[in-house]
This record gives sequence, structure tokens and C-alpha cells, in this order.
Amino acid sequence: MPIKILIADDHAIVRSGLTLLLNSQLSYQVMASVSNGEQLLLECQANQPDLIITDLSMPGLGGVELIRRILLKWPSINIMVFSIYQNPYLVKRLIDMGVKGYISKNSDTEILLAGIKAINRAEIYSSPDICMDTEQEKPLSKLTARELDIFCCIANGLSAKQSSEKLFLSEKTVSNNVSLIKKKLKIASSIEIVHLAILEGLASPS
Amino acid sequence: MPIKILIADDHAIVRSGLTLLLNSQLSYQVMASVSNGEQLLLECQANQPDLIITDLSMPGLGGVELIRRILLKWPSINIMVFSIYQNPYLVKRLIDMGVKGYISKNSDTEILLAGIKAINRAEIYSSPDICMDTEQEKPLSKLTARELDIFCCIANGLSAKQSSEKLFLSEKTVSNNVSLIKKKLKIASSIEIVHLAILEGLASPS
DNA sequence: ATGAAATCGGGAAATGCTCCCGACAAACAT
DNA sequence: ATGTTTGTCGGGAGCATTTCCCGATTTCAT
Repeated sequence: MPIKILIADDHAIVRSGLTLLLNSQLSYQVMASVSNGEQLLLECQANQPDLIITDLSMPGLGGVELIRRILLKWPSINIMVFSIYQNPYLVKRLIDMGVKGYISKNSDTEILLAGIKAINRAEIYSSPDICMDTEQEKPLSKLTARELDIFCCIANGLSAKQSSEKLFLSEKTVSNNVSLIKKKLKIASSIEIVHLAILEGLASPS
Repeated sequence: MPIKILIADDHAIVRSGLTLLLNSQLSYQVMASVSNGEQLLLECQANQPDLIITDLSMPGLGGVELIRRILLKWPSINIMVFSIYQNPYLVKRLIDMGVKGYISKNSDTEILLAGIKAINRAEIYSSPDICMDTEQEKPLSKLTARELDIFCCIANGLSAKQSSEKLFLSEKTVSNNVSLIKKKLKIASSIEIVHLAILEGLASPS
């Protein structure tokens, strides 16, 4: 019986590429592919998959909040995150949440298949370009999970209000957190947040 | 005789997705796909294609500089840019450089095929989510010299006070100008100033 | 010469940020 | 078992910034 897979990514070419790649293997069956988190939740409801392959940055519901909701409702679904970031702290945080694997989009398709195979053997997998061993004192490691969420929102150009809506928080909480983040990182302005985020690969100019 | 195509994208899944998609059409033949600009130049040298489909953000050589070099050496090659940005000003600038089409990665595969077809009819194509019609085509050219000074200061992380000291102005003038800049560029936050400045090569994260 | 645009800042209201605080839950050590 | 720490979440007051007025010069093209 093939492994049932759901795909979520906002780029159609990635959805179709993944679908073609996985369906060419007899042991996998891509049931559906969607372009945002809301649709992914609906598909999970309709047809419980064995494995979800999902991007982090999607319009609407996405990222950590999406994964939180899925694992809350269906803890037995394996989640593999397939996104552009190569930041070990982000990956560590995702795995702590219950994600079974992380593969950066730089990875070759062989690595993608190897990662999926590993997950099906109940292993936890992250692509080789994520250097998990570096326990160096990097600035971002001082931030908590929620603070990193907010950090990313701000760095990508969202206002406090937009961030609060995306993360289902009060505007006040967001601005309080931003103040705390600046203090922790010894940063004066939100603009330096952007610079740092771009250097760390957590934001890209658009 | 099929149209010879080269693909450049740092994400393997996009390369393989595009290759599978295009090779399934009889009129196209993907000759090679590469993951950065240096490799793309080598492939162009070895085997001159009719069409290049390229991302903008790649490790190493990429973006505007890559396109400039290709068109300098092989002006007759059609270039279609396939990237994540939806900024009409960026697209306008690429087309001014000689690029024949721009398709955002949000676009469906049908749009991608339609764009390639249009280019082969010697048309210039951009995907429908890029709103080129606004006369907001060159936002930065709308700024006065002084405004551009201040724009750069802010984008590089200076506070209003630091900017005023650097430019021998009152803090008030700077903040007044920043407000006006945002209005002219139709952007909401100083953070988008940073993104725009980085895209325009007027700032770099530090 | 004249009108248009650019430069420079003051004032006032709106908005945002910062620092304080308390409540609660989870993890953790003794 | 029970205090302790850490993270999460937001209210309130005061300060800072932003925004939108406005007027005074200067520059520049026609």
C-alpha cells in the first residue's frame, strides 16, 4: 500500500515537480497538493495522509502556526518541512515541535527522496547543508520560539498589526516582544532586524 | 526543430519540475539545467540556447549582473526571468535591460507555458500578478536628491537623529522627509525601505 | 519675470514604542 | 511535592516618533 502524501507550497512549479517526482515512485502516492495552510488543513480533514511535505512561507496561514495546528489535531501525521532557510536554529525548533524532517530547497532530489525514506523508517532527517552541530553562541539562539516568529514577521515587512493577525496575538504582545527582541539582540532599530534576518537567511528583500 | 532551452535555478525541485514540464511539450527541448550564474555562462558558451529561463537569486553570480553579462555576450538569446518577486519596478527594469519576459513563481504552469509561447512570438510577457500599468514604474526616480540621501541613510540602519547629523539637517526635516518618501513610494514601513534599497543595490545588510 | 518644484523646519495631533506590571502554564531542580 | 525559573500573553502610563498641516527660502526652466 503506497504512502499517502499531501503537498503544500505556494509555487505551482514546486507542487508539480514534487508530484511528478514522487508519483514516479511506486511506493508513494501524492493525494493532493495545495498552495496555503487553510487548504492543507481542509485536505487533512478530508483525507488523512501519512506524510505532509510543506513549505513554511505561504500566503495566509503558514509556518510554525500551521504546523502547530496540524500536530495538535493529527499528532500521528509525519511532517517534512521543505523550505528555503538553512538556519539550524529554525530547524531545531521545528523538530522540537514534532516535525520529522527538514530539507532545504537547495537539496537535490536524491536527498529529498532519501529524507522521505528516512522518515518512513521512523528516523528524524535534516538535509546535510543544515549544520546542527554548531552550538556556537549565535545571536538568534537567544530568542524564544515565539520571539523568533515575531522576528521573522517584522523582518519580512509586516507591521505589528499584520504580525499579530498572522500569529493570532494581540498587537500589544507583538510590540512588547519586538522591544524585548531589540534588547536581547542589542539592536536599536527595526531596520537592523531586517539586516540581521537577511544575513541569517530568515528574510529576503521583496 | 524544437526550441532549445537552458534553465537556471538554485532549487533542484524547480529545475526538475521545469524540465519535466517543458520536455513533455514536443516543441521544447531542455538542454541543461544549472544552479548558478557561472554554470549558466558556461552552458551558454558550450551550446547556445534559444531561450533561458532563470531565477534571480542564486548563490554566486545571479540577478541583474548575470543578465547583463549574458545579453552583452549573446544579445540574441531570449531571457525569461522566473523569480519570486512581484515588484513591477523590478520587472520594468529587467525588461529595459532586454529581458523578454517575467513570470512570478506564484504563477500556475499554464501561465508559464503561455509566457514562453508569447516570447516565441516575439512578444514581451509578464505574468498577470505584476501590475505594470501604474505610472509608479520607477519609484526611486520620483525621489529628489535630498530624499534619496535620506533614503540611503535610513536603509543602512541610521536613526533619524544620526541621519540628521550626517547630512547637517534638523531631525525634524529628516522625519518629515521619511514620511514623504514613504508616501511617494507607497510603502507603509521603514522596513520596506530597507528591502527596496537592498533590491536596488543602495544598501547591504551588515 | 514668473510659476513650479525643492529645501528646510515649526506646531499639533495621532500613532507607536518602551518599560512597568500581573496572570498563567510548563519545565525543572531540590 | 513544591518552590523556582522561563516562556507566553497582554494592560497601562509616559515618552518618542510619525504624520500632516503650514510658511519661508532657494533653485530652475520657460
